[in-house]
Amino acid sequence: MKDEIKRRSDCPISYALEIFGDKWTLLIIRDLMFKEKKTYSDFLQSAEKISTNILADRLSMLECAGLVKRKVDKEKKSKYNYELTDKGIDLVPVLLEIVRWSAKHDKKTEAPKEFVDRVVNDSENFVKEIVKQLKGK
Amino acid sequence: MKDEIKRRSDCPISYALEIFGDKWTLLIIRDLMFKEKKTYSDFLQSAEKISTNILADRLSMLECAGLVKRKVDKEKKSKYNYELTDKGIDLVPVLLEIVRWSAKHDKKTEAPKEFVDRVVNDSENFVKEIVKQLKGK
DNA sequence: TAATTTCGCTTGCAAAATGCAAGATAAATA
DNA sequence: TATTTATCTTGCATTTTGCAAGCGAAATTA
Repeated sequence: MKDEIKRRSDCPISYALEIFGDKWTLLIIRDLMFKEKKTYSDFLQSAEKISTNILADRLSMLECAGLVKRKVDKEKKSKYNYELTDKGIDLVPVLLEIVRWSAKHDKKTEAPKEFVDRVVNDSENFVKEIVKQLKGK
Repeated sequence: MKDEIKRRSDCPISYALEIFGDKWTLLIIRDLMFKEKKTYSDFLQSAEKISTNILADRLSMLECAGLVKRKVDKEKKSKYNYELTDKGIDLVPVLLEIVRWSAKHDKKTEAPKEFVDRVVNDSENFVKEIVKQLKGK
């Protein structure tokens, strides 16, 4: 799975979409960023029910694109832990703005109120806090 | 084309992906937001070369989802102008953060330097300016 | 030590989405 | 009246997705 990501243009929006322009990739990033999930089976258990082949495909693509790193677990050699790289962590502001937008426009959103409040009223510090927590690993 | 958008969960990230989680939708939003494009043929001409059936599909989906409105042109009745609704305009911060991320991580980015500078150093005012300009139509 | 379970995938196949080229329709222009 | 402009639609081949089953290595249980 070493398919080069094809480039349709050098537009920054297009570049981003070539990496995470699909229905699943940002959910994996979300799980790594906010839900403290880190293994293949963690991701499988999320509410949206990604299928195993898509998950494997996206994880290897994300590694290829440099947003995620796969590491062998220290205690169990048969276990892998995925974590965000700095490039992946740099998506924190993007994800937070998406949460802000959806929380505003989706009546049924389950975005936690205190999370949304911080995004709306204290976004700069909130970003820093999350980044700090992610880097301290 | 009145297909209900299916909901996999009530997660805000997932909600957003159900609307713009694909390779094309945000390019149309980009064209409306930053490039002053507004017609079907404008969108067709963008560098990424969307095909006609996909464009028609996404435009009607975006109308359905309430991000875009289609209006008959005042001078030419055979012409339609698409414009962002308030819900669409609320994506400005999301797109700007994506630009910031891609400009940082894509060596070949063509993101204009002065645009990126403002996103990085004066993002709050920059958002307001763009929003104001989009609403003044 | 043998059997079972966990973990991280891969494979096969049907269904859906995409990409490409051609065509259709209605209004505007020459 | 003939041509061009503008916005799509259709048909079809290719690609991607979704679902279920299977597989191999390591870890756990009996």
